[in-house]
Amino acid sequence: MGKKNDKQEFVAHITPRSEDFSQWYTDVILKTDLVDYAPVRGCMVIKPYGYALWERMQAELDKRFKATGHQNVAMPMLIPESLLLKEAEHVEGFAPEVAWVTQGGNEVLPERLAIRPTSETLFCTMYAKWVQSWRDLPMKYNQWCSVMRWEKTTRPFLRTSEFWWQEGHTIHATPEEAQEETLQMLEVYRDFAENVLALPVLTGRKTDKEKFAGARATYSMEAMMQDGKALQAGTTHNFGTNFSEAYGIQFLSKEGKLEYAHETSWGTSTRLIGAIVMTHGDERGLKLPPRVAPIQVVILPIAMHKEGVLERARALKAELEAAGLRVELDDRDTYSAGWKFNEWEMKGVPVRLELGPRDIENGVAMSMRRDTLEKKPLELDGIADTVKALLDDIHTTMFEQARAFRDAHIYTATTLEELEKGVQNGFVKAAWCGCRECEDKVKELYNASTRNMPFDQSGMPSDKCVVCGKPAEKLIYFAKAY
RNA sequence: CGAGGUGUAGCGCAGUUUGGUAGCGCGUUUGGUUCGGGACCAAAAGGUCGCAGGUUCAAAUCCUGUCACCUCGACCA
Repeated sequence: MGKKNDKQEFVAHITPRSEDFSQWYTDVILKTDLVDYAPVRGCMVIKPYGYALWERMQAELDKRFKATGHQNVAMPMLIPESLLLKEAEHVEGFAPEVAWVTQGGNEVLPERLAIRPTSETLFCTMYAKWVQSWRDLPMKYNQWCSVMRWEKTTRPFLRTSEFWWQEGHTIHATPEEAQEETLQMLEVYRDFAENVLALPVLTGRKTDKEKFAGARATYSMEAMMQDGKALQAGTTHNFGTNFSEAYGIQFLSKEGKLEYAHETSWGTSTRLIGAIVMTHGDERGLKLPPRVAPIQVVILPIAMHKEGVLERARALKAELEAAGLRVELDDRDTYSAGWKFNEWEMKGVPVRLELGPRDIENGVAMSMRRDTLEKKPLELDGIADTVKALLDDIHTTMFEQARAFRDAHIYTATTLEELEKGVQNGFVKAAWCGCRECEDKVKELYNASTRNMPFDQSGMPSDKCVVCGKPAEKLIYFAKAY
């Protein structure tokens, strides 16, 4: 009693989202134990709760990669400088952010080694060795690893010097097949983002200015954070024969002709964890999508010193686990029920089940869903199925809520003034002439960039470019981006 | 990397202007009472004041450098 201020203090440790979005984000990821800062410039330590989330994401993605015919491999972390230099555009793009190893033991190395910022150069070198004939194609490999980019400004998950990701690299006999692969993997990413992470994304093609260094075409999925800024959540690239020409990946075709292979690559990273936080989180903290939440259901025994409560709670846990759910039984007696409620809400567990003597007597458990905070008693009889359905509903509700937010923050602009206003709060959908100068101008004036050009180009708001007024070529999204 | 701000116990902060024995709340530990929305009582532990130099009889406080975080730019998944 008389501790009202203390009660508020715990929640107040998270800066209100409405007050300072950046600080809210930092508070949430630190206080929910997803991550900590490392004693290395710009690097993060992913803690058990955060890593469990990443493992769930990996499992879901990996399953989809395998289902589309890809195999995992492991490449070295170091790239000899001479190898990195072979594709000019690629080097130019990555050179400013490469970290170098110059010494081994006590000896200075004759050739310095780059710590991989991405592994196109290694994959291409190996593909050149492995591919001889059209019968060897396609080769569709992926690796899970970390890469290092010496970034100027870093933020946990969104941009760190070292980050964990997957990079798929494939080579194909024909341009059609490479293009099909590029679009297929973008679709795999979209499906994963929307149906697993509950993140609505806009897919489309990047402009030449924004495409990957060395790519002929880059496609992306773009998500909107709750401050209206865009987060590039995944990219796929079609390199054509750019890299195979530089690295000599040639094969004998069916017709006996020596041809260059067509290459693609695609990647998603731990940045997606940041996207989950910034898309779904609220004033209480995290809100984790049920399909990747490390803990889907937390059981809180109430008055657990009373006879039979803990036993019944354990049986409930076993029953739910047997049904394939990820369950935590919080039987810590050091904290009050109310304290635990708040902690698990902050950590974003989708469903809480309270089980006390009264519930047991009535044959129910009191449920609370994190997305809407709605409480409802659930019959213990057949509860596993009920909870599964509830988790599915939470997923759908979270996705719909995020999509409604996004759609409400997409503005159509036909003038620069409208564009300026729009990118303060969200994305701007506009007609664009296709020239680099107009992109640069928007960047310079409003610090916003082009995100991508949707595949469905219908519904152009104007036949004139929003920037220069010349005839419009493309429907495109502009936004400030992370 | 440029401009501005912050850094004192695990967390949140006071103390810095005007140099003079390191403080508060929460948390933690131990014992007890509690337990359906952030419990209570009692006792205890915990800090080379981000780090490195310097000035001084004396530095959390003044000076220089450096690191990290936040905001705004330039660069990027």
